[in-house]
Amino acid sequence: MTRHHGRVPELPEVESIRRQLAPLLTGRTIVGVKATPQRRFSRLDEAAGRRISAVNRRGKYLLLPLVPAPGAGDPAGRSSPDRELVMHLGMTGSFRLADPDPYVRATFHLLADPAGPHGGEGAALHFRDVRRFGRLSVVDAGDYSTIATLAQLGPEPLSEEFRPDAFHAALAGSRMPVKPYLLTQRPVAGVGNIYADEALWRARVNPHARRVGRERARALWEAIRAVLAEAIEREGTTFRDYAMVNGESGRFATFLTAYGQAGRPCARCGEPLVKTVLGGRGTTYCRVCQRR
DNA sequence: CTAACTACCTGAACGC
DNA sequence: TGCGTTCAGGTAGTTA
Repeated sequence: MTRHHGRVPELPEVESIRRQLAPLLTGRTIVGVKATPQRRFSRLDEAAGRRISAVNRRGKYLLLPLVPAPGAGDPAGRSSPDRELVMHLGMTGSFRLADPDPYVRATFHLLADPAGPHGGEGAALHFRDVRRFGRLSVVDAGDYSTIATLAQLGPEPLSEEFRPDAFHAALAGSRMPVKPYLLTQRPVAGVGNIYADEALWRARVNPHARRVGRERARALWEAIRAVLAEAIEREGTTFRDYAMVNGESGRFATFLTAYGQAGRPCARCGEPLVKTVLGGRGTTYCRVCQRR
């Protein structure tokens, strides 16, 4: 599976993972789950005996609808999902199909796939997570009431549901500084610390701003869409062609203009970017371009 | 209800 | 070299 160069998975990374997992998991039946006891795992046993009917994404969450598999007393099986596997990668979560190591926290054993490339050989999906911030939950299909952030998740940034006027209204209705508010996932889904800094820089919005006017909100709306779309595109394309320098790809280093660039000159005005702590999170921005 | 604060978790980086 | 301390950060739970 994809390595993430030490980056925390945000929407583009999760979408990249979704695209890799979808052809591997869709239609496969989970026969068993083995997981280390963790407070962020719940009801995983209910995934057993169910078939993955899709691999979807909302924000940074992966959503796998689960359909009861035909059993002894249920020969026909049902076609609609009655459960859903909700997965969040946290800080360090990733998936792999082979080579489990001590950091694998959960393994989903899959029924042999007769149509698969290995002629029906059984397989397993391993969830690896060094820091254990990831979350794996089986819920009643469509019922996210136990996952507050998902239940209140804002619109998908690259969908038609994400509208500049509603986004402006959301920003106007919050008394929080704009960056921490973005990180709540409520005004828009999937923006984390990295792309928040990037989008705010692009839109010239100060991360501390508690009031964002219509024009600036519109610019931020556009910047969020642009930076996420560009990141998704890069995840899916030139990945392997870049020389790896100290664990990061060259494309990654050149792509980001704010995050991780503290002390380096702003690409627009040359002023050294500053790093502060806002809402408990490292925040890099330009004091000149991103005036209050 | 909103917003602010803290806990969770562990390897890496840093200081002496 | 080795050990102790600090940092990173998404989310959830608690408190005001």
